[in-house]
Amino acid sequence: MRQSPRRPLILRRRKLPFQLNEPAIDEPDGLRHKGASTSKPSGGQCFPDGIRIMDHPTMPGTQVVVIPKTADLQSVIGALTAKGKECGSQGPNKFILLSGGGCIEDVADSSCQPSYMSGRSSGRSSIALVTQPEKATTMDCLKDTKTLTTIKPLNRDLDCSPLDDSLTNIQWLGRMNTDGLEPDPAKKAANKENHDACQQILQSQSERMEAHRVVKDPLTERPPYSYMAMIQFAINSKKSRRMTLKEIYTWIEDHFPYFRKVAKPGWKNSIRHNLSLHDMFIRETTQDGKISYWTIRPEANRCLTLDQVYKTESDPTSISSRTMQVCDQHQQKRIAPEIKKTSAGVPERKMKPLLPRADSYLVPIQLPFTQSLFLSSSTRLPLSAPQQKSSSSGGGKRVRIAPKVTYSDASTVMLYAPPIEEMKEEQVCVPLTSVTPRAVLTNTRKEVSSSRRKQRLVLPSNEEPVLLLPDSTFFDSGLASDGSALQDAELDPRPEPDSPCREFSFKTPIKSSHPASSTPSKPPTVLLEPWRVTPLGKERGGMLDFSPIRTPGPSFTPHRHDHTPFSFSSTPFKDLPLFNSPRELLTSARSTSAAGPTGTCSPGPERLQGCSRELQIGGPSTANRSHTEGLVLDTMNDSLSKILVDISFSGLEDDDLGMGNISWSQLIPELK
Amino acid sequence: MRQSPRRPLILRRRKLPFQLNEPAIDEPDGLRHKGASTSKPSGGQCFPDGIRIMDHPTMPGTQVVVIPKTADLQSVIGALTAKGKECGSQGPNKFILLSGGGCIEDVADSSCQPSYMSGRSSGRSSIALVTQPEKATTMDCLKDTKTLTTIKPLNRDLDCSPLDDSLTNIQWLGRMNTDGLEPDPAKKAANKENHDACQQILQSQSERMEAHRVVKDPLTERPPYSYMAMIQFAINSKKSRRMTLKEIYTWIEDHFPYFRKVAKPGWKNSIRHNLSLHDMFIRETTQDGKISYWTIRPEANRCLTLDQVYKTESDPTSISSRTMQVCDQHQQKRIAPEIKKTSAGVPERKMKPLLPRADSYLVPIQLPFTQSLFLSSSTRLPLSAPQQKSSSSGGGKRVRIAPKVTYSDASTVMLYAPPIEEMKEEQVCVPLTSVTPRAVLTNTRKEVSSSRRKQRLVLPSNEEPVLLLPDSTFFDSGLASDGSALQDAELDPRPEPDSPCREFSFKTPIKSSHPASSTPSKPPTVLLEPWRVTPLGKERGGMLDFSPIRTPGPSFTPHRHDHTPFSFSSTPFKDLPLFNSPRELLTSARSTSAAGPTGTCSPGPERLQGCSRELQIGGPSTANRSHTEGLVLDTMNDSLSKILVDISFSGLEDDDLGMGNISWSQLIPELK
DNA sequence: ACTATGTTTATAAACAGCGCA
DNA sequence: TCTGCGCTGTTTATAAACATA
Ligand SMILES: [Mg+2]
Ligand SMILES: [Mg+2]
Repeated sequence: MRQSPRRPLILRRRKLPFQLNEPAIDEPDGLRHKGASTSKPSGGQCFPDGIRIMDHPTMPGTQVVVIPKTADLQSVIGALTAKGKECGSQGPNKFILLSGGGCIEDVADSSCQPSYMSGRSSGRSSIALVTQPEKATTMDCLKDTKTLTTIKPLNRDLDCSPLDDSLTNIQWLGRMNTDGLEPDPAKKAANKENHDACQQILQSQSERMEAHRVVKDPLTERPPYSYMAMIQFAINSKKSRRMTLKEIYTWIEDHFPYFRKVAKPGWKNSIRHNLSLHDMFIRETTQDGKISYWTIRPEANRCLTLDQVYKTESDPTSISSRTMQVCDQHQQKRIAPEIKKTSAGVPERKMKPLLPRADSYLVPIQLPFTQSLFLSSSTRLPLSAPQQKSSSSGGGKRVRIAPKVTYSDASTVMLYAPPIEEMKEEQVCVPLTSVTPRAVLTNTRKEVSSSRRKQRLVLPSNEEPVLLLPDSTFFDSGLASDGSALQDAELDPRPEPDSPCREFSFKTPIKSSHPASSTPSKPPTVLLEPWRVTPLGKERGGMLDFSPIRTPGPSFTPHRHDHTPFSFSSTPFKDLPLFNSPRELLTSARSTSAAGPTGTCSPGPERLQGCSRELQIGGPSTANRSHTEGLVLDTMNDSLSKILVDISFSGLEDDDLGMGNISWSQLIPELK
Repeated sequence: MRQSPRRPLILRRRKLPFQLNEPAIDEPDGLRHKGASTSKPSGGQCFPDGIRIMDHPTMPGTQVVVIPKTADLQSVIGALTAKGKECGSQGPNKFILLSGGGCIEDVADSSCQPSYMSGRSSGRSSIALVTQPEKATTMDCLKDTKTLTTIKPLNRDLDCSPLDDSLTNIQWLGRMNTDGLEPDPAKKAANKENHDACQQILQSQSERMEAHRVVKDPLTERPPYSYMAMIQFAINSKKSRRMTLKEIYTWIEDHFPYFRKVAKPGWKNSIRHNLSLHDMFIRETTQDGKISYWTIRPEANRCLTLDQVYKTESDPTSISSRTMQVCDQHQQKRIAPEIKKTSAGVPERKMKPLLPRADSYLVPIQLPFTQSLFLSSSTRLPLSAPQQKSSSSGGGKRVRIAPKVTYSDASTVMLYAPPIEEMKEEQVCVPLTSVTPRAVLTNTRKEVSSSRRKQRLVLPSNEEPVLLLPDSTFFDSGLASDGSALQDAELDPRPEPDSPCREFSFKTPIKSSHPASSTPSKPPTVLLEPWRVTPLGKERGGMLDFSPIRTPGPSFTPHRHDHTPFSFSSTPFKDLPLFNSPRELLTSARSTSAAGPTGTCSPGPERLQGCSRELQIGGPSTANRSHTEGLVLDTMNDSLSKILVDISFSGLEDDDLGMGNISWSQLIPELK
């Protein structure tokens, strides 16, 4: 059982209803964004179904679309189409969709657009789906919910308004000073790490001494990042964007002393396992075959760097802006020197845990500019069915509104601050892709089938195609930070409280030849060992770590398995011989040089290895995990890279995580 | 640690050199195939580099290409091209590539062709890569190696010659009667299963009594199949090819009593995990969203059924031939009744463990018919770079020669007999895809980088593009079967030899409310539990179970991340805007109706849900695990379904598995 | 409040291949 | 030269933590 969860996880993933009525208790400090917060009845145009579209208060060319939960997809599409026509074809236009209910916090996602739009944004518009993350400090809810205060896109330095970036700093170490809400802090504090060699006893003892309320030993505490994230950090720290296994080991050890000092040797096995398991990690071999480099599949590369989540006390702002540049067209060349600087040192102190999932999504869609629903013909469909996995860890697929988006949102990389005290909550801004309104409609219908058993009431079939805005499935925000609650004290990796090495029959003893072997091996000798004492160590809880949002990745298998009209939840597109992924579109467009209006996808060879911004548009993602969403969604890439959200939330304390068992419906009565 | 390995695994995966010089000791009984065995200097045309192409002795329209290991890729391509021209465009032509060295055992893979060729094979040719599996009965080798005797494609009833199917029967239960070769049988025999509730103590006790040398209790013994395989068995047992989770549970419990009687409740968690993890399993929801059915991605569906690996004592032959039909064009309708019959009962006795990997591959390629290397233009490339994962579990990618093949080889589904005594060895015949010789060349070059550090010596770059025939990386056969050697005695799942329930703090005790919860949960109460006693149970060894060959699956992500000419081992195709997968071709062809010469891909909607034979051709696969092979290979589908090989080997005993530690080079000196 | 179903991450392991000592 | 061993890669199995209905 692996020491219970090494799994960084936690930071509850929740589905947020698209429309929040905003309990309104939100933290005051985080609201210093450019107005528009908590006030939906502001100006703007009104469209059928109560949909209102207004200019974003601060971002030029950006409109905020407030959608009542009673509005249906057609109304939304109609409003967007009308607005799109109004705006005309001059330049891209961005729409941020907000659920009608609560306060429209802020968007600040305009920065995402330039990146993915870069080079070819003309004629397209993007839509951001924004929901407010819920944050409750106490167990019983509706009050105490924290609201989103700021969205801070990673590439804000590009065109985003100067949002404060210092607010988002999170003390990774200082997280656990509030464990009052924890059900049983003592239990969780027990054996956390799974070191077996007893080598870290001394450390763990000392750590345990200062475990509760004290900032754990920063150097020996397990980082709140998953292996996948750390590998990305490592690889992206190199200009060349590739690393050998050994280099990855070393980088991680250098930046997270935990692995050098505390972790069992098996952590290297886990690194290798992650490299193999996730298709976002690709091994490339030199021509002579002597060296294997691990790279990140460009379409999936979010350009995550430790800089983005880890800040020095002294310079909270410098890092995030710096790394953002990495995702630019010519990222490697420019940022290389700076990155070097950062990666060299040992982690000073602060690390932002990545959140498992975001609550808002950027859903770039392509407006027709001519007619609202033109793409009925199966051929020549520009960006028809590109789909996006969007959703990260946890439940259903995140963004149901957009068809599979090949276009990865490297530009939208953001940091997500965990809902810990002194942390600001954040929202994820995931650019889905450019699709025509039609495509949005169609895919949305498919999305309906995504969450586990969600859309059962979606109506016969005609109504299904609606955007499903009011539906819970469609609008999961995922950011309800109530989860990992009570995590403070248990962080100390103190291994064996009492029986340090007594029964460590696991790794060290076995195969005594090399106890430090990174590949665990069974002790060949033991025959009648005691059954297996479950680790029981309640080591979790303390760290709200993240599960990076998975990138849409290139959609891959269209999954058009059979051409039966549609058996179950298959969307109309499923059976059409249309492009199911932007990738296909892009490919065919090139090969046939007649792909249609979507020639905007940058075939630019300029991007070498870094985060592919443009490429993401065209890259099909491999559906790995969740084909189940419906046939359209099957193209989800399993190892899609995660998105770092850099949205800030204010007023969140470490303690407010304790809301434990609050049901989602409690927080949002409208959900019922 | 999980009770050590529940993992069925084993049945060593080995790399077989493409060119075997044939130790020549092979079993006599298995050689009743149509000549051509062990004699390469037979007739046929001669091409440069010693390449010879001759008609297949029995299969019309099929040629055998004998390639000396000294031949390079260009020569092979040239010869194939010349031959292709000679054959002209009239009808498909199939080439079976054999390494020049050893005996050309037999091919018998013609049956694979009709299936994937079905409906639209005109104008295309296929190439089969065949290597001989090595089988050694004793630890020290060169002698005692068993040779392939028969290849029995699943759909042999279609056009394959009447190969015997009774030879491949394997006594799952009777496997462990020979444990003499095992290094330490006693150790391995220990706690195998990870049941925690102590509920199975009685059983385990009784089992342990008869554990060694005795056929374990067939009803409580863990089946030699992975969860993934069992799920496939279950789903494919239904006409509709879909099943709810509950039905899957029930099916497995009904057919493998182990899970009902012995396994811990966590096995259901594993089932769910596998369903989610592998993208071959797709969840489809009814329109009302009330019911979720799990289906198998048609492109990846090998139509594995328990019938294929499990035979009744009384009727060893009936089953395999029966299930083969399932993969036919109209499989569901036809076979449904028969399958019902089989699935109804409890497993009588015999189960064939599936082998981890196959040793021969069918590599369908498309011949130009006009010029040898025409596809220099990036546009209009018909079946350019489709690639195939081919290789299954274990080391490097299997087929390095063929580009990603979308076309899944449902037709090539075969049963693989494990190298146990009384078992016949088998070869896997995996149809890779249809590609032009050019494509073969290009992708092959990429293949070079596939195995871990293999092709280092492949020469600068021009020589690289060679087929790499003589290289070890390229020719892994995987069937060595020496591995799991010594597995007999430890099969008994006897759990806790001495401390039965004493310290079972794992599952049952924790969360006492529902000890049978399928999702393991940490005991929230334990704080300072003993570290964690490693299960230590040496439960493995006994079962040579299988790892089904993974289907090439539809290649998905072209992975053309950047357009840099080619940094490392990227093949030329990587950078071309060509279709990287047949799927894309197929899609584009339809949508644009101008995809080029490859319009042959069957868009046939006739296939409903069963194993998709035609569809496989066009389906892109998701690259999951082994992108590392090179950029071309990145499209490997991770959860590609496995291929069952039904090739029979004769003269193999259960005991011959004991060859334990024989190094591959020992068996095949030429490898060095 | 609990269960069933789904999704992810962490660990341990078993192996395969390769390269080096 | 042979060989064992360690490193690198690939897969499967389990346990868990969560999310959702
Ligand atoms: Mg990988
Ligand atoms: Mg799945």
